[in-house]
Amino acid sequence: MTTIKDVARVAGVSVATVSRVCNGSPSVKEETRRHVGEVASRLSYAPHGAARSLITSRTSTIGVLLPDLYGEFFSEVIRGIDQTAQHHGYHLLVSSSHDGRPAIEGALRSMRGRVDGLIVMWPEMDAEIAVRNLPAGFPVVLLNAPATPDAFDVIMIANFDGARAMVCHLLDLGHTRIAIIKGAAGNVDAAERLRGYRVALAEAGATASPELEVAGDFTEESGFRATRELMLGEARPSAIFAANDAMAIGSLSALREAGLRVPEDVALAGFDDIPMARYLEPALSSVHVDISALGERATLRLLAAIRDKDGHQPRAETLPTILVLRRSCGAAFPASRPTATDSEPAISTIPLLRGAL
Amino acid sequence: MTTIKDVARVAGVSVATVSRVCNGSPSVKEETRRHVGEVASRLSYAPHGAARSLITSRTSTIGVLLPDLYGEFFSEVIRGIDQTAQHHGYHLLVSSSHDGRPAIEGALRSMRGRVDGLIVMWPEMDAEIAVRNLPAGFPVVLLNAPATPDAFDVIMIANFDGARAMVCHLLDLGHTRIAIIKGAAGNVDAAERLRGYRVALAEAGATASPELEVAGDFTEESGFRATRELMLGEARPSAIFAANDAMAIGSLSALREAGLRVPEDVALAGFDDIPMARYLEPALSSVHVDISALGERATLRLLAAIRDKDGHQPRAETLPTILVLRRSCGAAFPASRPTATDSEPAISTIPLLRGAL
DNA sequence: CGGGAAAATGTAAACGATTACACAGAAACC
DNA sequence: GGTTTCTGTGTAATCGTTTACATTTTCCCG
Repeated sequence: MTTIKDVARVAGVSVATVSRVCNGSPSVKEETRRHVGEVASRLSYAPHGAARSLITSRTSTIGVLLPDLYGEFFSEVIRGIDQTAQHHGYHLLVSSSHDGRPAIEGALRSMRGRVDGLIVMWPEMDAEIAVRNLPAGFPVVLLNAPATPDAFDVIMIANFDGARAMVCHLLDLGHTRIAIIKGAAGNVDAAERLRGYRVALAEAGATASPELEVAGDFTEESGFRATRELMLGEARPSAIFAANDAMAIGSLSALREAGLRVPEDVALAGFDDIPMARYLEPALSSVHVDISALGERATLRLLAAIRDKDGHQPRAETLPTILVLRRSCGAAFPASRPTATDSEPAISTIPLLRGAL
Repeated sequence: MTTIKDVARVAGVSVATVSRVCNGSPSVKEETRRHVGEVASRLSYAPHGAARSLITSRTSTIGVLLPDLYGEFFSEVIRGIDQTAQHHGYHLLVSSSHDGRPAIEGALRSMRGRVDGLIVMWPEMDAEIAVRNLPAGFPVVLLNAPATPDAFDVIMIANFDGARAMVCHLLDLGHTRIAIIKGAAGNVDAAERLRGYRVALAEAGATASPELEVAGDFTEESGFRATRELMLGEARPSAIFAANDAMAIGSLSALREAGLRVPEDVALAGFDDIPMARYLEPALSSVHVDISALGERATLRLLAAIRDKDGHQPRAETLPTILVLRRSCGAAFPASRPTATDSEPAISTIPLLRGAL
């Protein structure tokens, strides 16, 4: 492995000059620059990242801490982060699948000296504590984290608004018995979506009854089980709102198995609007979240914090959601069929989209 | 940011002792160990990664170079890699979306000194050249790369076998005019799948006719366009084999738009068996690839190479595929309906699965 | 109590880069 | 021609660790 010394020796100059050439310092004679450059590429020299960042104390890398990498949600977040980071000359150091605080803290400390900043996604309620004892002033952006009294930058999804809008829509369609399949316990997104559901009901004068709120954990299978449970209950709901699409998919299977038609017998709606939603039969109504935009926003915010380490003011941003109505909720419009041209719904300020998406 | 010196000063010992405590060296008095450990955690000290890897020349990080992060395929690969790496105490440094050789080479050199080894996925035919001028002996595993005369470790998918098996199956069903929607030009996977298609036809005594081989680029939209083109031609195919599932989805839309029923009027099959395939209407027959296993294998291979830097013998591995028959290809079996219990098809040596998956 | 072995700790040289500062030679000025 | 000013280049300190080696402390035994 060739080092800067090798290049210096072969080129017959000092290491300082080689360094200057590599970093495009203006105070190098054109002739020297050419010569050194030649030698460097002949020896296929590449500066040693660790050595460089040790002295410059910049790594051009941002760390990403995720609960998991499974499913379309996380991969989309990563994509959004990566694209933005890439574009600004940053790498991504990814770390996922940690269970519990000690694991998170371990991951956090192992990133010391390897990253310039962190994007942490940890929707568990107690995650923020782990982040607290990071060195003060270390750039961090939280994703979907519990409300943090402006100590950190936070990017959130409009979980509450989205859920409320969807339930309102179901109410408008005339449903009175609307069930919810809840998300994982202790998860912020889940809690907010539940709150949206309850408020929507309350606003309509309906009272939330406990037997209409069944537990789930964001997995397809939990949606399946929850729906079975609901259907065994005495007062069947006429509509089901699943706290995410994966559970809605499970729910759909359970409904089919029970011989119930969607939306004629039971209306169904999800949350997230993963790409698969449009391809289900019937196409799934959902609350669209521009997930990769979530990653992008977080990255931009983090880069800003890295650049302006002192003057940076933490703030909370909320990413709006869009109600996407398809057949499964029973809204009155012709059966939608996916076409190859509508690759992805456009993000806009329009809060409601119907049909072909 | 506290350094090892701070800890040493506060604890009243030398930096060497602190270092020994941190790395669990046996030659430290129990009392000292406790005391230093206490101070360290009180000051919330974490070793500086760059400094450490500069001297130890190990980074506990593996670099991953991908063409893109979009779609279920890549996110699954990453997941497979991450889980395995995580499990062995390694981090992931991800870099994607580079166009052309200069960009790849830039990405490669920028990883010098940051990673212990590389997993490179670059199905373009000329990618291997870029990897060639890495420092000799640097651990690299190639994913889906063009055949490399055992200079590198390579993990491949059984593209040829899978495609041939699928086309054979279509032939068995009685189809004589089978079209293929080809993958991106210059892509190894695409080339191999095409070869499998041609060989299957040849073996059946059928001659491949050029108008049945239409261009595509692995995107949903290209599948849509390609199918339109096919249906406008004079001799319509009775079956379409798309070189990946995304294109099959596009194809399905085009067929619907043309008022053709699948599989009654036209049989359809894809490749990859992405999760969405089972949820299409009709469920899509496909060639299943255990994508995350691909990542896992690559990682294990890389870790082996890292451990045994000198003795390591490069080798090529091929990951088998499984034929998954669902409704879209018209095989005779009852209409499948996804249930919540078959979350993912089990990998087995059984080369053919029918039905409910 | 002295001395040698063993155990525990300290000292200092790496690792590979960047960069403030010193310094040499050339050009510019009076 | 001698000082001054530039322009390039070299010297050496520095970043935060690890670790070979030197040194000190502890312990045991005669």
